[in-house]
Amino acid sequence: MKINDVSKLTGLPISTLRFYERKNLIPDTLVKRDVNNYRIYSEEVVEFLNDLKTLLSVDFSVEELSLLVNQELNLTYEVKKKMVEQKISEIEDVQQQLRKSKKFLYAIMEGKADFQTKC
Amino acid sequence: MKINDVSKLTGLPISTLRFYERKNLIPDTLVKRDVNNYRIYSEEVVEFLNDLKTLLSVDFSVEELSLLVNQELNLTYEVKKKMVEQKISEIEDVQQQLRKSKKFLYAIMEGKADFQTKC
DNA sequence: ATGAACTATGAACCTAGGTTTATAGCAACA
DNA sequence: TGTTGCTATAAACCTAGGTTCATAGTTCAT
Repeated sequence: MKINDVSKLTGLPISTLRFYERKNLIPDTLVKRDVNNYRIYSEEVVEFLNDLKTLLSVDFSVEELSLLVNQELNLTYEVKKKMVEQKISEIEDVQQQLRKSKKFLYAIMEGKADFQTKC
Repeated sequence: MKINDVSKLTGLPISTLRFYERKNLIPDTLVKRDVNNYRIYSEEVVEFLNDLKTLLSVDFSVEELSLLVNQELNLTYEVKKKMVEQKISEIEDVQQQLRKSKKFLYAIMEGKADFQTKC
């Protein structure tokens, strides 16, 4: 698969695919180079990028995720596990915030919050 | 109350308070000027800013929120309500993403996901 | 009444996460 | 064989959300 195919299958712009690679977000096992230097992606990259998208969209930063993905850093499973646990707890904080926000927004709509009157 | 008091009570840096004001995030009713041109905040601003923090932390952008807050725009209640409804539905999308991410992260930790093997 | 601490403003600066541009090497098809 | 299209890289650019800096006026404590 060439970069344009991957872009179409994942919905990620070509520029973003190159950017992610530069940031070490894409394991070497998933992208090689052809003789003409074109990127050749394995089929699995699509699922991988979809997982990546989910994680990046709400919680992980590019840098954090690259720590998990980049093999050259040689982080142990224990270290990675700690990172993941940490991240799960961060996600739970965000979920808490979201519940608060929703409650607040509902209250605004029902005219129960005084946000309206202040605005 | 002066800016330093508000900063301490909300945890927001002074620079951020001035920044939010510049972005029309703080209604005129909550902050006036003294004869020396110092900002004088009403007590209610603390609760207001805490609500703001919650909303900004996870879903609203500064610009979106200023649309809701800025009175000079004179948006009708109907329009604001639409925005809030829209935002609630966006929050629900994010909640969905978060649930997906958490599931994925748990799977990684239990060695069930092949994210590990790819990394 | 003077030095330290607080406040004000505008402008420059910063980071993350990309996107755009300039330039050049392959490819595919009539 | 040329022209249209895909790919490559490095570097410049962009936006959001702040933060820092330079400069200047105010206030408080001693």
